[in-house]
Amino acid sequence: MSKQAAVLTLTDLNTAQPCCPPIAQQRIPAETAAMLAPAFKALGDPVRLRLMSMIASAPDGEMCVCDLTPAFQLSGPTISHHLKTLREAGLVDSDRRGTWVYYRARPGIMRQLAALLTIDARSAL
Amino acid sequence: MSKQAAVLTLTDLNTAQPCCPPIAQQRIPAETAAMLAPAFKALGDPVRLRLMSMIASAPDGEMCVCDLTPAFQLSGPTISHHLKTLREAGLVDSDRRGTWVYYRARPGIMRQLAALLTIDARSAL
DNA sequence: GGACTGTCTTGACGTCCGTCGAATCAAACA
DNA sequence: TGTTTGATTCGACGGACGTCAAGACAGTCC
Repeated sequence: MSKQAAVLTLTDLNTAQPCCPPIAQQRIPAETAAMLAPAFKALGDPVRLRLMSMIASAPDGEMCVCDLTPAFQLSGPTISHHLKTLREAGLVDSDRRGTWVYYRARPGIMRQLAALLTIDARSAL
Repeated sequence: MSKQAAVLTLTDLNTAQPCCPPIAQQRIPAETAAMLAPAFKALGDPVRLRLMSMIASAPDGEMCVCDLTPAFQLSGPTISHHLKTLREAGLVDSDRRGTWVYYRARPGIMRQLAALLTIDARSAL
């Protein structure tokens, strides 16, 4: 299926402007849902959520795999697999420098997701 | 259920105050990650994301399953299954009134998740 | 070049997930 | 009471996911 108007991927969304109105404000179209769901899915695993938090909260904005791995009781390949998932979901970027590989967050994407979940103040609790 | 330091579930989080600082501000503890990941996981399916959006954006705050189902090319049981997943993730509440079952969003939870993904303005793009 | 260290890929295994049809439950109505 | 309509549960199937051990690859240092 060659699709012109090609399917947008999350990687295209690392911008400052929100791509879409909050889901509580207007029904999300099927195509948009298909584009955004993988990002939430990637965050839907405790290990990846912690990885994402460690990377995003790193003082200098990036973290070495060698510092990430020891924080979990999991094998190296497993951590690497989770990082790949986060990368393919567009949530992080990786960057090899010498022996080590560094990961950094893509704040634009996180902002997109946060904006999507935003709710008006008027809807009480 | 008597909750000593019991494992918190998302259902306990439908409050106005954020439960935790943004993940980009401070490392999320393993227990917190385990508590929050299921909510992201539930949003990690295109069908459920659309269901959530339809429910959350409904003018009167709730939607009948009978109006939800025809919007998808999926069987009734499948939609019911997805709604159950959203319910168990603490994202929606259901409520039977006569013949029909209505679902409504739990805005407190959505706010928690949005707050979690918030990023400082200073982190450029 | 050769050995070593750190990371990723591959292949495999068991489990979980999305989907459906059939059966069941709940409420309304004849 | 029996029937009808709406929603959920059950059982099953194929595919995707999380994990690991083993191997491959990239850089560094001797």
